[in-house]
Amino acid sequence: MTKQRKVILEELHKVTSHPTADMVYEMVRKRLPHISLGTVYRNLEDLADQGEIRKLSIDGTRMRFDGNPEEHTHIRCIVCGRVDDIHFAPTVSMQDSISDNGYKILGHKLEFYGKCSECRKKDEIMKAKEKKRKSKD
Amino acid sequence: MTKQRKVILEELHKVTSHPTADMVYEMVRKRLPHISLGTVYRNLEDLADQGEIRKLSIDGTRMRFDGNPEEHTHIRCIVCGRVDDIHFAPTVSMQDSISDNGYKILGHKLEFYGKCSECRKKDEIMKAKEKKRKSKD
DNA sequence: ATATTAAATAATAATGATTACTATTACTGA
DNA sequence: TCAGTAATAGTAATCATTATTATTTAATAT
Repeated sequence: MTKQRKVILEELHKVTSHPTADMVYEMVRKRLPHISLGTVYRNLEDLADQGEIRKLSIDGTRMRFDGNPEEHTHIRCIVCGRVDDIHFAPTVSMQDSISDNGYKILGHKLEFYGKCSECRKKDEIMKAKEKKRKSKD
Repeated sequence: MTKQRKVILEELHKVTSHPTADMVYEMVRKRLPHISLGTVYRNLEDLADQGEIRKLSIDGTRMRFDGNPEEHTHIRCIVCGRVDDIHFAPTVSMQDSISDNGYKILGHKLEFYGKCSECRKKDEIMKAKEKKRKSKD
């Protein structure tokens, strides 16, 4: 556990925003200005391998990281891309309900998507403006 | 609907392997040897926007594409990376069970992971070899 | 304390997936 | 036929990630 790794883990524990590697780099750089991006990547990888954090592949081309290694569910805004944790208790064990397909099932990833309250608010504002504009014609 | 787009869609409908853009390119190239990779990317994007196909972000850094646009569940092998469709019927509407978080929920992505039968078979073979080797000592 | 070894780092280069750009080609309607 | 539009092929640029390498740090033995 080097100084760098320690700070990376600490910073990741501070937030619930599921940052990308680059975001983690910026966060950590405030405390360790000389840390290199490669070090951030390597430590995030190692921490994920050890089960201390989680790697999430939810927005396509870039990885996101979650300081909470517990299996839990995410919700992503399709407009702004933010990712939040949600509490979701499956009524039956989902994994038990799919057995006879040859796979040995080890876990699952569940992600809901929709519009977050902020983006919905912005939609309202846009609609109001639109209405105003039209009434002027 | 250009010739290129038509062939891309047809080839994607032929398989259940959830190919990457590059794999689609190779598949399509057999029929249209002069198609460019950029055209494949653009059409996959457009087809996904129109809801004809689905973009999947399940293996981290690269996108995969699914000729079946219906909401359904995937299972991925953590060893070889293959992705299969599975039939999964949630007992209650999962989306209804998470409401009061400010999000307007539009859908979900569910992915199970585990080991596919082929990789498990390989494991067995490896174990058998290991045993044999040890008994020789 | 000092030398020795291994591991981790910073800085940089290389890779791989995706996107952007541009000249050319194919289509469409007058 | 011809002008105008849209899509394409080919290529360059970008962005995220991984690999490389010399240097630094930490740990261990002398």
